[in-house]
Amino acid sequence: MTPTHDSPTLDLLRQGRWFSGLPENFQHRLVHPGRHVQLARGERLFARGDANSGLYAVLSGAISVGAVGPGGKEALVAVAEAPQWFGEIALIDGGLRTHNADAREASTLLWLPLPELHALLDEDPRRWQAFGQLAMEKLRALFMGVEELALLAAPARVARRLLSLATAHGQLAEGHTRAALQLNQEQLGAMLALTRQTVNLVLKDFEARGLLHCQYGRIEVLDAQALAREGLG
Amino acid sequence: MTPTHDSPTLDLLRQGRWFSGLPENFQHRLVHPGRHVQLARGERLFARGDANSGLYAVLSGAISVGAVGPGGKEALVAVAEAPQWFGEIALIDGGLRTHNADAREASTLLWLPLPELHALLDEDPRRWQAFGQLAMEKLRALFMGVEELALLAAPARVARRLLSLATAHGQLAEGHTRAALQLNQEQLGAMLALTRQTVNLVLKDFEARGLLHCQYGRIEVLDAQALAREGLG
DNA sequence: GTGTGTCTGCCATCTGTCCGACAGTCCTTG
DNA sequence: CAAGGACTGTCGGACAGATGGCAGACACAC
Repeated sequence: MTPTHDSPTLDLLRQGRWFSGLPENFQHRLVHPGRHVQLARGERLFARGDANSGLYAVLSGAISVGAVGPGGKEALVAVAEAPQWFGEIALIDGGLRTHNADAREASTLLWLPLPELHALLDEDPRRWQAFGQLAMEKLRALFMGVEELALLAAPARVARRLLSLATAHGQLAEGHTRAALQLNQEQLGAMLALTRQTVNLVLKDFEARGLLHCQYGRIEVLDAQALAREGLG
Repeated sequence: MTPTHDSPTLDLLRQGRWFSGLPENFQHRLVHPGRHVQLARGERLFARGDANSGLYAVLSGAISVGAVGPGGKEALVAVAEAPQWFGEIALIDGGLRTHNADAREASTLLWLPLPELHALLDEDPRRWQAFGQLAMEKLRALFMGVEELALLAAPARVARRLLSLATAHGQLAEGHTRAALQLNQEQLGAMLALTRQTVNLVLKDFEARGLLHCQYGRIEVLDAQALAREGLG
């Protein structure tokens, strides 16, 4: 078994912190039985309340994870991109899907159906811990998000979230960051409980001060350090 | 092994949904090596960033779980009362404490130190799933909390949170609810990212309409159904 | 008792964010 | 390359909720 380039999928997924920390043999056992799923732009993978269908990893494209609350306002929990995994919550507790998962653009996913997962887990139940750790990454990120939402003013919230997105909530393996974030102001607002207008105001201010560069549906972080300073107050 | 009244601690903990769903033998193995910890009012059990010390269950009293953000504002994540467990996040991912845990009043805890937990887990690694499920209860509750925070106005937030607290976020076994919530308006505000004044305003309105009854440091839910209706919009 | 700290109830004022609207720019698709 | 859709930039009015302040009620220790 050659350690590198045994498969482009493995190489891609190893850029993620969680996956790269798994035993090599487990990595293979996850990827091998996985099936590729193609989604068109706007297509829905699953909805809140759906039965658990298994675990997914994003191989290309972007999946937005969110829900609409009463009143039609939309809350966007996360945008999952290249090496991120999702869907483990329902796996662990056997419950229903917590959120809607929609393809923001044409996307390819690696899908591990439930039977395959349970086979893996029955074979070595210590693997439950690994899935627990995946969920804990989300839980910790969510705790930070709640706190930001509760205690910080709009500019600090925007600054922190942008940095968070650039590092995929610390879920990328060391060294990997995204320079340009593929999202529009409306979606950023939906993550932060702000309106598009407010986001725009903050973004323009940051841009005027050279912290970032706004493009059409795209935000480029120029000065991460200064942005981090904005996120303090 | 007599099924009931083998110990008052077991009986108490079985009122919690998570614990009551565990295999009987696992229940005993959790409670037996547990040590009792006494905390005085205001005493701190652990702080954010502390190393993992193990898992706790509240036997009496109340532990407030929260953190202070930049600017000195305080965010209260939860108040853990009688049969609730906490501290599993650090157990699962081996990381540091996410929050401060302080005794709101004189409290007794059941403490499972890390070595005992790992012994249990090594013995039967399928038990990892159980701890994962405990964490998923929190994760799901947190998702709901974020959404409420993001999409709902103050009165609806207050209504929902009160109901949530009355059922301990669904973490109590079926049938158990708390009629009277032991918290003041400031703390309720800290959970909802509202000021005490706003909470007071909402509470007075609800009280005038007979939905609840405010007392000193105590809120009694009178009409849970009507409160649920308030939480919709 | 009395005293002290905590909690509630309520007020006037101020401000950050929402809301609706519209023009301008940029992408995409036919 | 034209047309239609999506996204950005910006405005002024409206309002929910924050701020700060204070008097009174309650609880507990002495």
